[in-house]
Amino acid sequence: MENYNPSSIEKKWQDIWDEKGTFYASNDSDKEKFYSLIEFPYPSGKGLHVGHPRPYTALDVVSRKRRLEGYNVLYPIGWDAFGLPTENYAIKNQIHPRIVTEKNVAKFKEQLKSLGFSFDWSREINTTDPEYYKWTQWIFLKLFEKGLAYKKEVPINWCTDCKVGLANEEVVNGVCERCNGEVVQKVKNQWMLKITEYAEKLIKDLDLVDYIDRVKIQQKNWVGRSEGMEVDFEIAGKGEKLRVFTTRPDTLFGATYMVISPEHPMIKEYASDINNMDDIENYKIEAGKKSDFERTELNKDKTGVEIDGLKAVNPVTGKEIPIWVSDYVLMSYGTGAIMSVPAHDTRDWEFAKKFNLPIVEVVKGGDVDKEAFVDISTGVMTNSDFLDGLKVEDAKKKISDWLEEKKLGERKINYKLRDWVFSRQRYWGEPIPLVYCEKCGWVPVPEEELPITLPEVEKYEPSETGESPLANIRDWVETTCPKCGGHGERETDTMPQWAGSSWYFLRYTDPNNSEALASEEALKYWLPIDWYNGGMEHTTLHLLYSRFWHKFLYDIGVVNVPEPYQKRTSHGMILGENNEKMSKSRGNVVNPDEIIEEFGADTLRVYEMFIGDFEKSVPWSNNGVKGCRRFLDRVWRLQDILEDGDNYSKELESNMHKTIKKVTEDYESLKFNTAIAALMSLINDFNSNKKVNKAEMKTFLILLNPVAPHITEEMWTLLGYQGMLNEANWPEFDEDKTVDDEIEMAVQVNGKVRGKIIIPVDADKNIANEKAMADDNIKKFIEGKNIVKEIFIPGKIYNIVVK
RNA sequence: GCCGAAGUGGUGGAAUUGGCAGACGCGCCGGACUCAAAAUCCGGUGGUAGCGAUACCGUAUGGGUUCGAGUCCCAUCUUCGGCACCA
Repeated sequence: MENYNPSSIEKKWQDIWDEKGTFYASNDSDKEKFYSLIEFPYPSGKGLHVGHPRPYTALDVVSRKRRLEGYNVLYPIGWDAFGLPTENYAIKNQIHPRIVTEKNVAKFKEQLKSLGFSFDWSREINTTDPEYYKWTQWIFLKLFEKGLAYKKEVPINWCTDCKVGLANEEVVNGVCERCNGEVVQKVKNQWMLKITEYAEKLIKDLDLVDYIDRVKIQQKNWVGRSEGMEVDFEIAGKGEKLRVFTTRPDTLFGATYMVISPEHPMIKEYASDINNMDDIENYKIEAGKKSDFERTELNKDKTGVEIDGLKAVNPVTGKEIPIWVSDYVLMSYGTGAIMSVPAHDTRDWEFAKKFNLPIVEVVKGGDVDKEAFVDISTGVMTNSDFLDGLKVEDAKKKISDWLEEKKLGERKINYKLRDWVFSRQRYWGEPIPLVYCEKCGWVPVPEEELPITLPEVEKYEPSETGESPLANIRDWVETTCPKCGGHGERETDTMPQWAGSSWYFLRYTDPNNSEALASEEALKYWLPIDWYNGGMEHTTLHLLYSRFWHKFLYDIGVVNVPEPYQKRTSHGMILGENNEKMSKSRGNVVNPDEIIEEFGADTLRVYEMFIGDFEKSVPWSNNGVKGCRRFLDRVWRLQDILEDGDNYSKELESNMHKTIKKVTEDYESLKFNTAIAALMSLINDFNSNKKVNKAEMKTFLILLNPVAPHITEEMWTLLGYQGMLNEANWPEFDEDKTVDDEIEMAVQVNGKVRGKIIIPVDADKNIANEKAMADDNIKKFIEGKNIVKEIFIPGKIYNIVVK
């Protein structure tokens, strides 16, 4: 027999699968459907690295297994191709981003094909294809129509040297990444999407889906629901109110000052009453240089300015209290103003200590001279008039009722989640299909005019005024108003990269439809996605954005299920051999092409699945790859010890059933590493018996097929089995045959293992005791002592406690 | 800082979810084959003591709960992901 030679085998089978359309999914099938999804890649210029195939292989394993189990499986692939790196590369090299994208996609495609994934390539999509983004624009129009898109002044990072708006990522240590120029916040009028309108549903409907816990928790915390009160504080002598949001209305008697955000509108409104306007203006400029992240950092030094000339009145104590301006209060959360209760809030406490503001204890239980007392479960109210003596929870209710009755405030639910800034001043994104008309305002482009395609431009750099490069193409910008026919101008901002990826999974169901984003039947048949795997880093943005869009489409009747993804799992990163993140600058990037060249795609696939816990990050190891190749060599050589036999041999029968069970279950629960370990053990058994019969071999090949599809197909053919392996049936196991008649049980004395006994599985304590007492070592530890207690857990442990 | 995870031999990891810690792989050591090497095959491999049976120690650190803790609780340290214009 020839040696195992993956390079010839793998190409051969990839071509056969392609020619036969083996993995094409049908929209019209009697079989039960299974839709498995991986996050479609961003085709970067660097090509695939070994991190990409990890999740792809994992769901390929699941998809292939499902096909063997008789499902109609959709496992699609596409390109999330709008984005910053391509645009920056285009700017630098003066190449059209479309050309760059085409080149990158071709490279990625070739690489993915060489890995033998069972993608349905007939459904390949690309977010930059006008036939695709037509529908991205269409969804935006629907959002606009339903009032979920609106314009708002939002600060952007502005490089004062390049005169360009920058992504957060492009701002490094407060300066521009490219030119080290100063970066300031510049306010722009931008399109926003009201994701906050869906905040409640985005939390609540997590109950409908099967996501790993940490994804659910992180999404919940990101949406950040908190129940509290909005309370009005009168501005002394003005008769007007300053409204705050608080989750601790119970501590109202302890509010000794107020803090407003530097951007709060009341500063402008009362400018003539404020004596230190210069200080406040300067403070605002300084605050503008910081990100929200820097501003709200808990352990940073607190800064602030007291407003000289205005006071507020605590509605319950009637006392006049000062109003401060500080950057730790954000305009984007709550009302942009807070009541400060230094005794019971850590940040307020630090602020009060620094500026010598009064700290009044209103909840007993801690020492507010030393630190803020924030525990709400044990405290009892004090210094709070009619709340005194109540527990915090009761006080909350009482004061909330009281405030509502007196019309001084109202119960309110707040979310940390902020609306989605949807505008980018960039070229390489979907044009926003709106026209501005002096008379009619913002008017949507009629649906039949979609897609609004990207015009050709000479430079891809944003314009010097901060507009997108599209603004310079006057004959594109200038148009007629679809409503009144008068002069109109197109929106020149483009959509963020997130737009195209917020609905791509719908397009896969019917990728060539020109009448709708997908047909009703296709959506109905395939949705929801049965299994979606992706990185944890997408939990709070992509995953939430796409759920939001899907829910919107559900509300307007486009899709028929409220949640897009039934199940969500997550993979860990693959690090370099030095245990650091793979990157060019660290010089630790491993290119999958080289691994395939030297060891074969099947080896790479087995290794990526065997490397470790799928959900954790792991360092790459070239030696580990070699070990997996050795395993496949041993698989190949099984042909040397093959014997006839249509049933499992006596000595291996129980093992075969156990392995089928283990592999079947482990593939489902992402424990590919232990599934492969079980297959390795089985092959070790074959080898120590120096034989394997046909029935055993057949089962083994099917079990291994999802991970190593090429070698198993080849061996299947060489062994003369009917048809192709991908048409075979997944093996079944007999539960009874996975259970041994006799088991070895550890016997402990005082919790330490002192011996082992062999007993029938269903043996009781008496039998165990009898066997245990026959063991010299156990006897030694019991002799001369009293048996206080015996714990016998059938099938697990026998523990004798002595004194 | 805030939110979410993780920490087990020389090394990647396993451990039926509270029941024999170290499956499987890598590396290393020894042996077979070979003139030799590679490949392959066989055996060994957490530490300490002992010829051995075996004993003691051992799952980031310090406490705790339990007959029994890698697993549960409290505190601490370290590493990783996210923090809203990277994807």
